[in-house]
Amino acid sequence: MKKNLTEIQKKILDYLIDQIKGKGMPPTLAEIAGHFGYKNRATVQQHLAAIEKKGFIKKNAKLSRSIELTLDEKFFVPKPVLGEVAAGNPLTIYPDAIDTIELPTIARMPKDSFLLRVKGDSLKDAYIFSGDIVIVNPNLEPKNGQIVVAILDDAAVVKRFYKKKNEIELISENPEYEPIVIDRKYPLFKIVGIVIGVYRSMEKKKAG
Amino acid sequence: MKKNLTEIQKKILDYLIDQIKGKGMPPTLAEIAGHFGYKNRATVQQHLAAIEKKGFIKKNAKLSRSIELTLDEKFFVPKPVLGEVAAGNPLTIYPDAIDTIELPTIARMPKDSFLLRVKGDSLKDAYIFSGDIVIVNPNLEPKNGQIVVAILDDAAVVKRFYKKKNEIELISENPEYEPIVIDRKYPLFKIVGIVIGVYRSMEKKKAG
DNA sequence: TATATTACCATACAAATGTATGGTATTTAT
DNA sequence: ATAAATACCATACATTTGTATGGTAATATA
Repeated sequence: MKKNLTEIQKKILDYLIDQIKGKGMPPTLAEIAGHFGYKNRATVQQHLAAIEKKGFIKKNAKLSRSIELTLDEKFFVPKPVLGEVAAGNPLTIYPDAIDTIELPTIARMPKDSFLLRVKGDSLKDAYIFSGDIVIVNPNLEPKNGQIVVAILDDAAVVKRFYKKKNEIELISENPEYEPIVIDRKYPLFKIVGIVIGVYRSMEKKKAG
Repeated sequence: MKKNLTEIQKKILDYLIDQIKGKGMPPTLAEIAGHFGYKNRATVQQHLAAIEKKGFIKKNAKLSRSIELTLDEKFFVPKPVLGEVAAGNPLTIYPDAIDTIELPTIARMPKDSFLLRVKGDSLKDAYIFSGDIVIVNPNLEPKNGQIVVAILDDAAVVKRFYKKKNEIELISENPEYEPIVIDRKYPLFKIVGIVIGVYRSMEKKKAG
């Protein structure tokens, strides 16, 4: 029964998603009104009623901030934001050359650690699969053999890390991908963080 | 400066984490009071002040539901691992916790769910490997194709579940292991719970 | 013993919050 | 042309919410 949202309703829903996923909680009517420059909450109230009627959110009467998303993907923001800088996020990821990962949209993990959702199969031999969520800590020094997230020439990769005398080698677990060798002084290379954990939810559909 | 929480404070923090991660937003003082049976909000108010003073949360004054987790290391919460479960050969579950792991707070731990460490490789084709931690929810009805933990003849197994007319079939993803077929009325068979998530820490050595 | 911490209770209050109602103007469908 | 939906405004009001203050009792700490 989901009708189409109007442009404004879409913007409000986007804002709701952004707040819920980014800030961790839904906004109040007053906060929404403030964000969009409305002079009173009744306007927001009516927009939310319209959005709810169209089936995109659900409101629990009388409770503050009681806006629930009825979207399928509760964990990840559905809109593709690849190539954009997520607000407050230390990581810029570009759409090309990402054989491995997708922009972290859950995260805003406390202090520095963040999450990436893995896309693609280049890590399958490391037992990390498309759809898995990897937990990345940017405050650790990479050791040989660890799996790191790195930015190389404006692209993000997830590879196993090996430090040599003058170079750094990034190795895919999947032999289909060639190892990448980078001079240690190459300016367009930067370690973003180290993968310290993998999490996979089985509650929704699961891959293969 | 982080002191230790008291038992009650710990329970409240757990509840906060549960609500924030599970429900998507922090509870109000009234909701917390309701959950713990307090007759007024001031009690909660004081507990939260204590928890904040000890550095585990942060409150933004005057805003509703403005409880933020500060958890650097609470990004991970210690949870007990209740036993080992063999995916291949049946193996007994230990009565007491055998270990404690740092589970990321993104991992959903619904009420009453618990953790088991997987041993053996019969689930490797389901992308679950020896050493992985599985999150088990005992309060769900198993559906066909889901991975369940079950007790069969006093031993525990992790298998994919299929309900047939008169039998239940437990299938290993790994073809080396034969499917197990059980009569629905067989008394020594019991579903323990459904695997809703998998977590793997990469901080230690990893299994090849 | 004196003092701080913990763990509750009760009451009070301003501000925040959700909701209800009524209004105007524009656009879109019938 | 008429009705319905959209997009705002204003005002009013009962609750909810966070906070402040004061009190009691048990326990831990100095």
